[in-house]
Amino acid sequence: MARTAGSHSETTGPRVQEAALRLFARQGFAAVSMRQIAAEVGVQAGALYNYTPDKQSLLFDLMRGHMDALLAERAARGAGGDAVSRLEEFTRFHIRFHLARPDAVFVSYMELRNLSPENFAVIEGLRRSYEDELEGILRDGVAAGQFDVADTKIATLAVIAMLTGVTTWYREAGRLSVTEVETIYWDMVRKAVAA
Amino acid sequence: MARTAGSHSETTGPRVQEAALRLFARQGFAAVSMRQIAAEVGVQAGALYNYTPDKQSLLFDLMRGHMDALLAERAARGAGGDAVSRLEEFTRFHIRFHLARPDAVFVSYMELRNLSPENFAVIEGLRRSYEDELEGILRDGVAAGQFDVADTKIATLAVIAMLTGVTTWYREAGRLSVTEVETIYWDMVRKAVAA
DNA sequence: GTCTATAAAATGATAGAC
DNA sequence: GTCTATCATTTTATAGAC
Repeated sequence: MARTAGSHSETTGPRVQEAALRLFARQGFAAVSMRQIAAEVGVQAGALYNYTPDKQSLLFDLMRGHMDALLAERAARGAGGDAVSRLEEFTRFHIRFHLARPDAVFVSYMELRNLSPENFAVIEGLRRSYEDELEGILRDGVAAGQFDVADTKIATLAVIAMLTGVTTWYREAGRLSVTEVETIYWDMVRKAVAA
Repeated sequence: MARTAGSHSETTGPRVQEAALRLFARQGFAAVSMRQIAAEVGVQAGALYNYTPDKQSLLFDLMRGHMDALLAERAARGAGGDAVSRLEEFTRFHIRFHLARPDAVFVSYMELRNLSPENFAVIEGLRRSYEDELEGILRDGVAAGQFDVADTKIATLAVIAMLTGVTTWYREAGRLSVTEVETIYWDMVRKAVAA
């Protein structure tokens, strides 16, 4: 299929997103210029506006894409089993998912304040619904006498903070595999909420 | 003591730091302009350069001040007692200290990548020495058979991530006092590392 | 779809008057 | 110590040629 010279819409769009994600993660949204993103992609700055109406939308689309992927993967998993096994599955999933996309995690946690108020509300809602799943597991476990936590909401946030923290130190070239890291954190989570 | 009209060096300096801290915490270092800081203080932009050689130094001084205060408070406390009581004291201290200065915590954790390489190395060193105290407590507890963790370094980072996460949700007007929050988190930390 | 060129505004930092 | 004025860049975003 012949194509007009200089036309690369099928590849440039994703490349803009990838370049923006990588640069936002390393330098922060506000510190990255559209020219810098364009240079990374290999086009001129003006060409970026074929793929995003503005810089804010670029950030929002990255964050929404990340949250959508997170929730889609959760929805694809059965919620069967007792609270303990569901908590283990959630813990291992959270670590595996987050370690697989460190740039998206970094941007999603650090750039919330650079979202417009409307965009912030959307991302905040998605984040909340992810937390709600974990809180549901903890609540069920407390009701079943398997867990003992003073406050399920605080325990939810404490567990997520602990698990997400893994992204600040884990390196692929390090001494531990992802599965080993999952096991170490699951051991701490299990004990922290145990009855 | 008479003073030249327009001279306020005794009050302006601290006010520049306070304004910069507040604005950096809310909008991020890169998104805040020197003019914005000046407006918050009530002076013109040029006057800021009587108090800082440049914007980078303003950020570094805020972060170093925060880390120095953190380490100074730790040094002022005795390290006596067994590992369990030392861990409880560390946990309660960490929460209390961090909840008392949310802006400085936010800036210190979010703006590391906006530090020059030399400045980053300094802050990183200070942060490391804070973590080392916690790791020492965990190691002592493991040696005494009071704690059981698979990896003291990972447990250190996991505990700190969990505790620091409190700053993302705690509000002074909320239903829990700082002491109640300390107790809830101490309960989770204690169990997470228990033998 | 990409380019060049440019508009319009904002930025960090400095000079010199007071 | 603060002001006004300004420099030299850089910024986001758009217009129009190809």
